[in-house]
Amino acid sequence: MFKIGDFARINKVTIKTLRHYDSLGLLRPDKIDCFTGYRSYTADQIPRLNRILALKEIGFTLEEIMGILASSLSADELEALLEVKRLELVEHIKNEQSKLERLKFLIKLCEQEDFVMKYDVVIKKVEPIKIASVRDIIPSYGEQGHLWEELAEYINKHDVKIVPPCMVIYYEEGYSEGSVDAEVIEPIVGDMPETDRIKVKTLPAVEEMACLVHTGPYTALSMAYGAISKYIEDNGYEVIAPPRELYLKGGWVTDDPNEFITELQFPVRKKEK
Amino acid sequence: MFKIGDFARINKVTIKTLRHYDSLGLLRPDKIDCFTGYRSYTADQIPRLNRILALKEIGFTLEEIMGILASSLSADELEALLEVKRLELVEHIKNEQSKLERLKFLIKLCEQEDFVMKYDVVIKKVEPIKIASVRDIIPSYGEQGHLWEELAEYINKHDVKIVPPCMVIYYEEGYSEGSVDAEVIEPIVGDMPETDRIKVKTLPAVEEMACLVHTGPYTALSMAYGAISKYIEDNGYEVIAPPRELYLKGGWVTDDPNEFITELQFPVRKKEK
DNA sequence: TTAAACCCTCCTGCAACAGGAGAGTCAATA
DNA sequence: TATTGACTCTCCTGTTGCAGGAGGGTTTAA
Repeated sequence: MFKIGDFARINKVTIKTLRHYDSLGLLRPDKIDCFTGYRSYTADQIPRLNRILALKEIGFTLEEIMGILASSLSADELEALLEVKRLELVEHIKNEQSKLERLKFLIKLCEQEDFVMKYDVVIKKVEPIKIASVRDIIPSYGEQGHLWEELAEYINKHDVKIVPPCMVIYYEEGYSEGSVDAEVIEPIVGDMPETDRIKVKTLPAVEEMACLVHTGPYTALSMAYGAISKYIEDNGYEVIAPPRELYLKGGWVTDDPNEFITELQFPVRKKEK
Repeated sequence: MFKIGDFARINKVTIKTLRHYDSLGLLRPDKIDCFTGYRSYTADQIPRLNRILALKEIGFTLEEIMGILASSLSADELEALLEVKRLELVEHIKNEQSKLERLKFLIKLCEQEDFVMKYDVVIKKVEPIKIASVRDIIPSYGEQGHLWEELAEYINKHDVKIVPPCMVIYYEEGYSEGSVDAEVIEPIVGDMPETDRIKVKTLPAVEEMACLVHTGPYTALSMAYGAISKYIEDNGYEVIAPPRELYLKGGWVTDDPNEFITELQFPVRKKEK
């Protein structure tokens, strides 16, 4: 017969913990004095407590442990549970390790002389988006004006609503000196027919999208591209689809190109090993 | 000007998150309509939000992020913060990996034909313990009775209290066929003089103690020793001090050796690599 | 008898939101 | 013009495994 303090001491847990387990029904004291409310434990309860602690160390929640201890399950069932936990844990460790890589990446950036914390790359999940678009080869990045006009004009003739932000997908691999294969895009709500030039479709979801927001004129976008490419490479990702440029704040709101805000999005995935 | 829903959509966060950041003062909306309470955000706030998300992905808490964003600190200060985070994260990953090893160990156990979930090894931290003890070479494990008597008799003559559980430390490496170097120990409260035979001292704290509770007669302890040794080896630990046997329930409470409860404790540490 | 050391039952707090109740707002339609 | 349906608002609670503390009773030794 141990008082709670003694039982806590010999098992190296806190009194709070024992009371908590009692309240959950996970480990009931052998007896409770009905006048004083004092709990008393026996040595025979030590194995159960140790089993609880062992399972907790492995990563089970108290609720799961209750289940495991309540239903005396077979070795196979137990093994299945453990396997599930193992997969969870492996997944979790992977995440933590990629965190670590990002962290190291940032530290390396800090060590450069001319460091300004200017670009923050974030991995996000992107949902499918319904869009209208026109794709064409244009002579240079700058000359997309007519595509936007063509698209806007067509959309205006139909009964659909544009939902910002508008964007462009560049189908070139890397930077192109000459002509560019670009698709200018407006997300829409509603339905309308397609034409030879104007397509209506849904951009598929992207599980992992490396995103970077650039503030400033489009002429300075190359730095942003450099930053995001470096990030992708250094953190063990690879690009799996053409990148998008999202125009969050552009010439239609402000005249000062220094206030333009543009987001670069690269669909990526972790490289094997 | 975005309504909260639009701002959430283009940044791929939830409305709840934005409201939460607002309430923390981490990201205040550009304006709040004082009649309706509607929040409205501008594109200029996107970079800040992205910085928040980037820092969060790395593992900073929102509170830390507030600090970082509030005080525009130098590259050096920032790097120091990142370094601290890095160390935390490395530590955390180590822990998770040893969890994983324990888990794999258990799964391996499950796969054995004759599996019974009988032994649970737990790593605990043990505080320093003040003790009185007598150490001697005894002819075999069983013959420690006279040492206990000698110790008890001496303690009785003095004004100290015994605090269970009593224990033995075996100084042999591995199992010994012949004579055994053993120290029988009673934890005490109070002070008393030493003699040639009886020592009074404090067992040092042990940061990592592999503990296993055995129920049953002492003759079956060898199985417990086997189990804990296997655990220690398979999980990449090494023994760094002689093991202890703690007698939690013994002949003084019950006559049935099947009810004896004994805890084995091995001071261990993680092997390098 | 009294102080120290235990023990009890609440209640709150942590981290970063998610879920939902109950109610007001907005824009487009019938 | 009234009415949907889609948004938005402010609370309040719940999550996980206890820790910390308030306020009050119990035991035990001096």
